[in-house]
Amino acid sequence: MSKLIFFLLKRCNIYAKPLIMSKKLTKREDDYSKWYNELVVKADLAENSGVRGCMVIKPYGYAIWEKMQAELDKKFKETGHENAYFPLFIPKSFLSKEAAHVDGFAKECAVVTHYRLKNAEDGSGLIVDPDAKLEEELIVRPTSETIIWDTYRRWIESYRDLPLLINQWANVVRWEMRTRLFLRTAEFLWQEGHTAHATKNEAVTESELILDIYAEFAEKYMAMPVIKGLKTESERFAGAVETYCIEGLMQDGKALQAGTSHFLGQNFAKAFDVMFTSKEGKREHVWATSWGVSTRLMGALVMTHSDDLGLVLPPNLAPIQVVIIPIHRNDEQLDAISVKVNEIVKELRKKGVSVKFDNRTTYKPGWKFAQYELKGVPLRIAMGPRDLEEGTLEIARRDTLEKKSISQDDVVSYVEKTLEDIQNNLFNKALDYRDTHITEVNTFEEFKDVLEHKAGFVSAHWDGTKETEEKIKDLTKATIRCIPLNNKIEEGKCVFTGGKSTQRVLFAKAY
RNA sequence: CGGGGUGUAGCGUAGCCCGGUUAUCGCGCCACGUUUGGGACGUGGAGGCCGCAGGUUCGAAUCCUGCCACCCCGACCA
Repeated sequence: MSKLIFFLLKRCNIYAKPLIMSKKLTKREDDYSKWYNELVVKADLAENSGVRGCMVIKPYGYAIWEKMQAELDKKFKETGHENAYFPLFIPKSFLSKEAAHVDGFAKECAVVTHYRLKNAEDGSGLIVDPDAKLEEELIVRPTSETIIWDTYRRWIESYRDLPLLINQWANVVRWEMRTRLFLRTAEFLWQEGHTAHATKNEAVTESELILDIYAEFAEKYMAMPVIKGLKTESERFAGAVETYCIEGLMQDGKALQAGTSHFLGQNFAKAFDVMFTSKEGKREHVWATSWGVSTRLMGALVMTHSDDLGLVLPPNLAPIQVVIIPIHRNDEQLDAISVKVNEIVKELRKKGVSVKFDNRTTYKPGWKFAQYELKGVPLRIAMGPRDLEEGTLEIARRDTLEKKSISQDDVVSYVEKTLEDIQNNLFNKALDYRDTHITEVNTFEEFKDVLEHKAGFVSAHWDGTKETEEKIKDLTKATIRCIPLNNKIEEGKCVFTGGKSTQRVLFAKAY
């Protein structure tokens, strides 16, 4: 009987399946990956474009990126770096000058071969003009070391020209086989610093300085705890002598490389013949670093804090820190509320708080509440006729979802204090998750068990060989994320081969 | 590049196996009215080269062939 009814309902298409579909987000525990994709789109951060693997970053998402940029840019400049801009195109021959570098990037380069289109003679439309073939193909930069070092050759003559501390904000293209919004796109935005130094020490110090800047930014602004460490040889940047990194841990227990800073030794100086005359009058190759963070940080931000209701943004990066929503029955009420709200807005702005008064009458309060939760606005104020009478307002935290009625007189100090609280709370929550997800193991059984049932970082001894690293990766999909910088030296046996080891390293499955 | 899948309105979809009136439903959109302290309701309306190109047929969203695009899983990667 019920089968028959269902059949009839189905026939008539009145069975109510997707009713809620458009509103509710997939839950993290149901499908973390799907949750992430939906969230990025629904919160208006970015969307897929008509170009394979390339995204459109929408205004709200771009506003967050701009805040990241502003803060990082400030830190770079405070430490003596200047911005410049180098070409998008790199002659193919440049790329091949540093052997390891080519190996690393050759497989994922977009190549420009022609410079003109024309109408096909058979009228079938636009075609590439075969007569307009480039003498030398151009690579769309996957990173700019080569073009920059080719330039530095002309800029550097003497120790007086050093150090050369340059950063550029740019887009790069890496033809990835599988892409995901922010985490891995064929084109992405980033900054890349490229510095030249007279001594090895100075260059190493530079790499470490930048790593500290990245770590501090991640923790203070993104509220994302990171582990500073060194990459193993096989995970190292193509062409680097040493790669420093910061590694974050996402809510699903997978690690994410959030930034890298490379000590390049003299590899690029030698490949591009960049020499300087020292104080002592000797000709020497310069020492180099390069370092970068990308729009991938946006993905990290989303995956570190957000929940099943939507985005959760740390106040230090939220484009809107406070949203004010009026509740009213008619225009007179809205006018009365607006008068009070505008005073509050003014005072908050004076304190540098970014606040939005959403007085649109085309949406209802409930809809707005849900919307700003989805967008992760840290604080929401609601004010209605009742509040107006009593001199109060309702204020809600996005991180704890806690609602409170406070006096209008206290709003500025409350907002300032609470934004700070939220920033700290988000960091501490993430830190707690991270710290409880670093598991020390001493046998390979434990190793696999933790990866499978708990996830997160696995701290284990390793014999230091590429072969072991490779085998562990094949068997478990976990890679060595880093050798932490502050590691304690401790005798031990490799978790896989039993070989000698002097310190533990961090393994994890990674994005 | 290997394996799997999907293309129907802005989005999510039904119909396809078994070809046949005007292509279904929900969300969203537009208008008007009532509403507004947690995703409103009613009435009316607009919106479709059914991925593209061929073929079969009196007739194709539906069957056949080719192509294209996208998604998921692997290998690669920030």
